[in-house]
Amino acid sequence: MPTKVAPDPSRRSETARRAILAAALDLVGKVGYAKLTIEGIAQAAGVGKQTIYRWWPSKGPLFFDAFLTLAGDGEAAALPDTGDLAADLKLVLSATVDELNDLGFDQTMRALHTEIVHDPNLAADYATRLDGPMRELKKERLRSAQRAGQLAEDVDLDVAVDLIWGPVLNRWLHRTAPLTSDYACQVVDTALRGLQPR
Amino acid sequence: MPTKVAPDPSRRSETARRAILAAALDLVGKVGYAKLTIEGIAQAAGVGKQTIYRWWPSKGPLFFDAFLTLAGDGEAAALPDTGDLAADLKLVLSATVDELNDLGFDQTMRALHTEIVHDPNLAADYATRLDGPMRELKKERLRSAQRAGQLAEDVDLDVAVDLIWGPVLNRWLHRTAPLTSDYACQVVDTALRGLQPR
Amino acid sequence: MPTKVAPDPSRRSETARRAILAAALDLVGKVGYAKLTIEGIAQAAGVGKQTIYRWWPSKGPLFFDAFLTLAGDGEAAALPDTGDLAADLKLVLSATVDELNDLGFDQTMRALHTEIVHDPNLAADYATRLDGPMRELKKERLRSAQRAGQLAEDVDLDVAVDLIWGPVLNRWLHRTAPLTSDYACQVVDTALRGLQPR
Amino acid sequence: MPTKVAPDPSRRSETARRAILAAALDLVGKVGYAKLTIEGIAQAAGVGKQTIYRWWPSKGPLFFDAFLTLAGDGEAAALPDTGDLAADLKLVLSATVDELNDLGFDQTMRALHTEIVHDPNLAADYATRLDGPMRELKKERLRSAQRAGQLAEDVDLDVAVDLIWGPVLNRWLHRTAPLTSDYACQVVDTALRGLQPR
DNA sequence: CCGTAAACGAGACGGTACGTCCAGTCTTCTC
DNA sequence: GAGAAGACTGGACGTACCGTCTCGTTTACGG
Repeated sequence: MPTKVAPDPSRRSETARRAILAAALDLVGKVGYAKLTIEGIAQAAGVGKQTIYRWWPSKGPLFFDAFLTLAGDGEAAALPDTGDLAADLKLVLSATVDELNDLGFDQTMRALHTEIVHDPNLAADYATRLDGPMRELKKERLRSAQRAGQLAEDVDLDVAVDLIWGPVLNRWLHRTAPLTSDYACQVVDTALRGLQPR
Repeated sequence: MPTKVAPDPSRRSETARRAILAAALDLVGKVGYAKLTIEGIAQAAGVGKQTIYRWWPSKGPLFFDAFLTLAGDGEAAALPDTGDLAADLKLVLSATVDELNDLGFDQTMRALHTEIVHDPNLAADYATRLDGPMRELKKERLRSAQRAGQLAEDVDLDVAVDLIWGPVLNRWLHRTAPLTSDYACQVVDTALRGLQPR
Repeated sequence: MPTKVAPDPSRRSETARRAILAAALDLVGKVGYAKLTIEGIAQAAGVGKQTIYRWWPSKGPLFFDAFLTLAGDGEAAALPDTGDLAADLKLVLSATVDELNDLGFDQTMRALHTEIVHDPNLAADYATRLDGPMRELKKERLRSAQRAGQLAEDVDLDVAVDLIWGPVLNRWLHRTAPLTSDYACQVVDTALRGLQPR
Repeated sequence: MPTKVAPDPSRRSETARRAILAAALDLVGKVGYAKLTIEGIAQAAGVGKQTIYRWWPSKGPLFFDAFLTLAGDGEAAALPDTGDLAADLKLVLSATVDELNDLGFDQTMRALHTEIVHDPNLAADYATRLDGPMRELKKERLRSAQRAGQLAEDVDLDVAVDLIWGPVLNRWLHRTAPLTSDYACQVVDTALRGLQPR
């Protein structure tokens, strides 16, 4: 006996859907995630609140959806492969650092991160839709490096990816110290070379 | 012309302070951080709301304070140093993994993490009061390893710490995959050896 | 340039119409007039909301229509005429009192009354379709009494009707005191005899 | 185990209370009772909605309270007593007719009436606070008439009051016909003389 | 030892947003 | 083309907390 009947997606208004997602993303940039409200989104999108509640359970998944739909599409660019693994990684990681230092992007990404951290469902969704594909590209570049003899054969590529990108993400999140390209390069070098003496 | 006079800390009721901090920490475990409210804390602590607002600006710093005061005391234990760096790191990191897999601790830590991520002031406070001392202990162990010839002399110890602890924290936060001791050990081995072939 | 074209009554579905009226009357008895909603009626009648809005402007007239159509038909019974005016009036008025004391009927009648009070159009409709015919029957009985010499020749029959039925209606509406047959009889006696000493 | 604790009336803000009552009465005159909303009242009174809900359960009792408090005070004037009962009653009833024909007052009174009709608690309250005292004044005038030999000794005064005022109220409510002073006079004459021939 | 000033508990206040319900309109698909 | 179904904008509902603001009531210090 379901109390709440699921709405029929085939009748869904695409206009309203896009207006809502766009308004959500727009407002996060303007007022920040903490002050983002369903009411505000509805108003900005010219939509009744019920239309939001009909399709999303709450602010988190809505924002998440907005991000993935509007910001996440067409992310399929492969990592550069010049033959020099260290240089390529430094380039990519520096670009990431620059993005994260952009104030608008920073705010949006922190909001996204928080939702992921608190909602396992969103985390799974994120893993499938964004992190998974990105990680595959990263691993592809590392596999290429293995073929070129620049990466040990027996390294677990997931661990390798974590080793390179993890520290940067953490420094960004916790603001332990300023997040710079230099730091990114240091991480790459250290990860590649290892901590032990050689 | 200050409209708001600062309260006199010397007259502060220690009873009320501890009751508030205890109630805050207790409630986070019970209802989760999202449903933690000042009103709820006040009621649970048997305290007027004003008494909370007099001493803390908002929920975040209050919870942060509660965590540091009640959970963070007596953290001063040095890392084990058996002479085998890899083994010691694996031991410590596995213990961390176990803690993070504890449901109550997990929830509290995620709340703490979120506050840090969103409030630079708290991030600074956290760096000073918790992360700083811990990091110093970690670096101390690494310095010892350098003296023992188990760690390259020219490695930046901050980067080293990030390389070892960062991946574990990230996997915990994003739930990319189950967080296990095995993973922790893999990270330690890979970080020490480096990604390049030797 | 009328935006809204009137629907063609000849194509109207009699099935839907009756289902709607029946559902409306049924629901009033179940949930009360205040909680009666167009949406609820549509659902109970197995009818689209638009079908209701096509034929009725709002809840009030719809309910009014429902009442007149389903409860008001066949009201054409003349008042008893045994030759004893007082006895006949007491009989009729006591019956009315009993009806009004019936809980279901009471609720429905109060709803009807409220609509009439607030909407002059409905009041006119009511006067034409229900109150008018009823009043005519009452006056007919009074005219008969005049012919029998039981009622003064120069009495305005409308005023007479008001004098007899008005007090009962008011006591019912305002619940000044319990509505009983005794009261009805007292009203009849007093109205017939007059307030002045004789 | 009461879920909802009663608020402490001694801490109640008299300012807010009066602002709310005034706003309610004011808005009824402006937008009508049907479009009177708690939200509107709160806004007009410069008050939080909770402050309304803290002290009144819903729109009905609030409006009722507003009417009694602001319009009902100082109603203690006795009915005129010139010695001529019929004349005095006609005067009073004509004044009532005039009031009821005033558009603003009409709307407010209909709203009040509806609330009384639908809520027995309000009916009781009304009987105690407004109708009771008024009725007592009316009966006092009638008693005086009895002493003067203008009213039969054995007439039930409550019934007498109903006989005189009831018809006017009904005609006003149902708009059976225009409500005029003439009608009021007719009612008085007929009630006094009685319907029977003399 | 007592007056007094600050912190305290309690909780009412003006607000904001919540999530729900329903009004009345619009759209789509069926009979 | 009327009707069923139901998604849409809009707006009020009643609730939960926010952060501010009195209230009396302790509490502890200085005269």
